[in-house]
Amino acid sequence: MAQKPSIPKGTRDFNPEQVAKRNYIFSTIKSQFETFGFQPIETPSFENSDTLMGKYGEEGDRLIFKILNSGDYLSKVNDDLYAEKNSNKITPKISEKALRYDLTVPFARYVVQHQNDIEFPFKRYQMQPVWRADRPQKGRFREFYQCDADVVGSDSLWQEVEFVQLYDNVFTALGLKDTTININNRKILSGIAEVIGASDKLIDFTVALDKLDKIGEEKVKEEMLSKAIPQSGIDKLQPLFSLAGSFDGQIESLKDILSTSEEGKKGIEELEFINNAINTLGLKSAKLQLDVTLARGLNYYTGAIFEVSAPEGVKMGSIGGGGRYDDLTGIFGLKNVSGVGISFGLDRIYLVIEELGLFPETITKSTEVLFINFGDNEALFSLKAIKVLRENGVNAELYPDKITNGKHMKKQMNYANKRNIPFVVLMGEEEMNSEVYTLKNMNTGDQTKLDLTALIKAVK
RNA sequence: GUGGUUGUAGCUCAGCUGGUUAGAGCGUCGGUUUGUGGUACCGAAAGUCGCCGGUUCGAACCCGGUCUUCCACCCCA
Repeated sequence: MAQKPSIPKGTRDFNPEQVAKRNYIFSTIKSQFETFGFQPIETPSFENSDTLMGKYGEEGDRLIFKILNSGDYLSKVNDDLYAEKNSNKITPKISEKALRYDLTVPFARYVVQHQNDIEFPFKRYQMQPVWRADRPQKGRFREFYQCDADVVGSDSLWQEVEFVQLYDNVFTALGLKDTTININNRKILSGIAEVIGASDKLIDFTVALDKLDKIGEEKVKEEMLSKAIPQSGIDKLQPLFSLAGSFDGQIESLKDILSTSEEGKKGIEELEFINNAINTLGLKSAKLQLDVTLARGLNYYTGAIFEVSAPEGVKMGSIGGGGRYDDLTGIFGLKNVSGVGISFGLDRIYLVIEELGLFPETITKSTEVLFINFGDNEALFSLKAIKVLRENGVNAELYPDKITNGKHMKKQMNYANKRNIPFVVLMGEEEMNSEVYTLKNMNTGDQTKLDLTALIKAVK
């Protein structure tokens, strides 16, 4: 055999069974999106580099796949720049396009570009692959699908409430019980930073706080100290570390801590609004939990922050996330348009459902009836019956190669067996002459001779 | 981007401190069975030991590089 072919790091092939399972997740999410009134759009796989660069922070820029210009791109780089060997400076000269890194920024671009044709508030959903030059791990790929739903052009908190319900509906429909929807608010994080005198170090502060679950209270304090957050401020955080329990209980503690911060108080108000509404409306199977350490996507979120973690016992990063961004389109020149949205990580959801064994068995439906091919005369006769079966909505097929010298019957039966085809029809010379079909049930091994009408009935 | 880990037949994996022709199970193909699959028995095919280079009389095994896998950071879905 020649050199075995391979695919790039972090990419995957999907076999028929995997595609069926993925489609099951896609269609479940899609139908929930549509139930909530979202409309689909699609955007190109790649965008102009300046649309994407700088939107995800320094870290994000590093992870964007850049596409080389066509033609003799190096000849257009001037000698001084080339001699400098600085990748960051040369990259913009030789690459003017890049693969989409998420669906939110291209959506913002779409909204700005088509603002005159869009009826606001605009509720769109989008399910497309995105690419990141990340180092792969479990549940972490370089090509993966995001399923996003966003609303732009409304700053109503009812949207946040609806998104919590949407999360709940999707995960309930997928059979993932007891997921936890963690919620926080950027204004609360800003408020806390303000109270402890670290407003200018908001990012360092939240990044450290976010690690509380992982590295513990002491390490978090150490990290904050090392980022030049004053000890006096860290001391004020003490009540925060002991925040636990109910949503309402945490809110009460936060009211104490944030009593001097206008922004913080606004954040508390928003959280209370959402929580009260959800309490009244109820959730099917998910749980809404306040998590003050939740600090994701700080580059553009301004209000609510969502993250859905995998069910207890499954080792997996978040399977969904989202939040409110007051001015996402501002970077493309359209001011004062508020947006809020959530995202589902299809590939991770797949892994979780697989690990928990929650895929329904019925989703990999394929051929229901296989006709054994005895020879050309019989094949033609069989195809007439197959045509009628198909018209009646039965998935039927003829084994393409005929039996020669009486051999290969076994091969055809085996084929049906391996593909889990439940019925086989034997249509040989004998049957053809008497116009009956021998139907074999592959599970029981029973055989019956039937006419076409009875055959259709039997396999339906 | 940092540190570690992994790669042997289609698949899952053995292979001792370097020593003849690299093994097993499953799968595949053929036969027992020329109109009957799953079970059983018999037999066969299938490997550049990820790739490139080095050390050695001799390398799947040791060394370097590279790609890939998984993991911890970073970050994230």
